[in-house]
Amino acid sequence: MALSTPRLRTFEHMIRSEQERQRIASVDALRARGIDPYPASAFSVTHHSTSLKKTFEEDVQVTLAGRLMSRRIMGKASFAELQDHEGRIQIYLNRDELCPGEDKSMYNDVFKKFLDLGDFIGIEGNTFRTQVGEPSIKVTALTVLSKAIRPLPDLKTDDEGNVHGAFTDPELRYRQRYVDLVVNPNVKNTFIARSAMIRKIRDVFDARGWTEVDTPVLQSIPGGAAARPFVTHHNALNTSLYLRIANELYLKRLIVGGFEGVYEFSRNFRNEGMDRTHNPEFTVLELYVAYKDYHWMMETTENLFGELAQAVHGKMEIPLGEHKVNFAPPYARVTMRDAILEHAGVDINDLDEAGLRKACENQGIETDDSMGRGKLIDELFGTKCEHHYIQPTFITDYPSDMSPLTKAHRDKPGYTERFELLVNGTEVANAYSELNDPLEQRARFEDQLKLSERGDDEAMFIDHDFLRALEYGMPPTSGIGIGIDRLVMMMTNQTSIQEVLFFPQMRPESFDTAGGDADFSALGVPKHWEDHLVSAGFKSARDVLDTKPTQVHQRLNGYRKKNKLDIPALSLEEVSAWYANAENHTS
RNA sequence: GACCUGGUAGCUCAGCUGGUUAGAGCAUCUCACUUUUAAUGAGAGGGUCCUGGGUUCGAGUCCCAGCCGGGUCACCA
Repeated sequence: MALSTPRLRTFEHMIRSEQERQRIASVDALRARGIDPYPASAFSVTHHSTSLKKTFEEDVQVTLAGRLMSRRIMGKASFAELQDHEGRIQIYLNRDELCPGEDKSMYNDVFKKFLDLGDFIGIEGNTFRTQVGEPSIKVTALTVLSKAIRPLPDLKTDDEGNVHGAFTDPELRYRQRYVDLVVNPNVKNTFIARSAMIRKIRDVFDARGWTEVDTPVLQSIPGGAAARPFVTHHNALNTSLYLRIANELYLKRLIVGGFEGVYEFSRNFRNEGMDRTHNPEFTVLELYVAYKDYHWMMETTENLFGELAQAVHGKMEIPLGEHKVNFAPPYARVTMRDAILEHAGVDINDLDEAGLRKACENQGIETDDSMGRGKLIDELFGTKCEHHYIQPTFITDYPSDMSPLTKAHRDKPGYTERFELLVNGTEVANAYSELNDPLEQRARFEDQLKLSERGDDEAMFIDHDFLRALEYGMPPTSGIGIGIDRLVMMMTNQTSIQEVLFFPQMRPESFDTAGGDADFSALGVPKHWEDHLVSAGFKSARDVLDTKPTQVHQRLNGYRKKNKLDIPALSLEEVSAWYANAENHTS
């Protein structure tokens, strides 16, 4: 329930399809018979569909609730399917068993006429098997729980498992995810897997004594990553705030404060392009553990991913597109230098910035003056190497100027203790031995500032409070960020991020609510005609006045006849009077 | 942001070089039918062909602009 209720608007004038009008008429018909189409009382169930079918025994009394999803009516008996959160089960309705007395209206009218596919019903009955052996429930009592006035996309699955009339349009599926979830059962499974993965991560981390924390989403300095932020404004402080692009710097502050293991499922926001691997808001799991280094973090990560694959699939090797990916640890560890040497034939150790720029150009990579050494290496790796790593692989030891928050490598000057985990050619995790030398961190931020002055609009901001925190001392720490959405994609064999987010970002939909504001009072249109004017295509008084009276007259009476409206026909005089009324009204 | 591609009934989709009243399957409505399962048989209704301009005797179809998707690329995770 929302805390504040927006101004109520009525949409009585909304244009309805024929099927919607029929369903609304059924709502009224139910009420006329004393049946509340939206009853208030709870309905308790004893069973759910799939689990009941799994342990099926005949002649058990059961109560279930769900949506009516298909109906096969054969005179005095019908088969139907009830869908609950587990799946579907067949129900059998026999007129004389549902209505043992004289009154057969529960079957003849309520079930056959006033119920529609998509309605929520509750049933009570006994289990049995049909002649063909289908586990079914013979219904002895039927309760209307909620009437649907919009028809669901109807789809049917035949014996071979082919789906007919599938609801496949991505736009409709993402905008109306509720419909997608009702009619496409696999969609639900993806999100159940997502939930299972997140639960598993919590279990594993909590068992190790790490603390789940919450840190600010609204930040005055968007730190911890290189990305363009969303900006918003706080009225009371009269200051700009940014939606976080990362939570890294806050989690490190908590390590400074004495926590030895903290993690957060961080919803991050980046004001950048959208495509099938990018949504403006996305979830990163960040974990920071004190007294650890990146070698330890690699082991922790491969063990976690193995457990996740096990939790979701019950095995380590899972299908992903045209490949099979094996999440069983240990994973290959390849240094960035070796990766580039292997796939681009260039030894980055031998090259300075100018040499790298030349190497990039030789490989057909466009460069510009704003790109420093780190950026050039990143380009080289991104275009030449990344896509080769299908099986989980740790790419280690990144050059220091592309890793401003990472500790310098213990024995390779110019490199840092950092790794990214690649799966299926895509980065899913990024981890460091965290830089805890406050003076070096300050120097690295200043280097970023120089990059920014060269025109790199992704260079990081300097967060002075974070530097102050480091100056109080941070223990050696290893941290990791895992892209949860991408991880879910990989674990559920999905190729687009929109498939693992319930409500991916879409351009706002515009609703034609002109009818909701229609006001024909100035014309003196009779109340019982107002809705029909809108349905007949007149969305405002202006629409009427812009049309000739004779035409309005004919269109409305035509509409009345077509829809068999139980109201008197309009005379031309009546309609002409509306124009005169409008004139008097304005003058 | 660039390029390619699409928008026709509640859903999935046909609709040719522009030409009578825009079609199909499922869904809906009416009738028949007591163990069906993509139930079946007979009949009926249902459309702002995304929006707005233009060309034309005539536009779902051609042209222009716009709106909303999808794909590829750029940027990024």
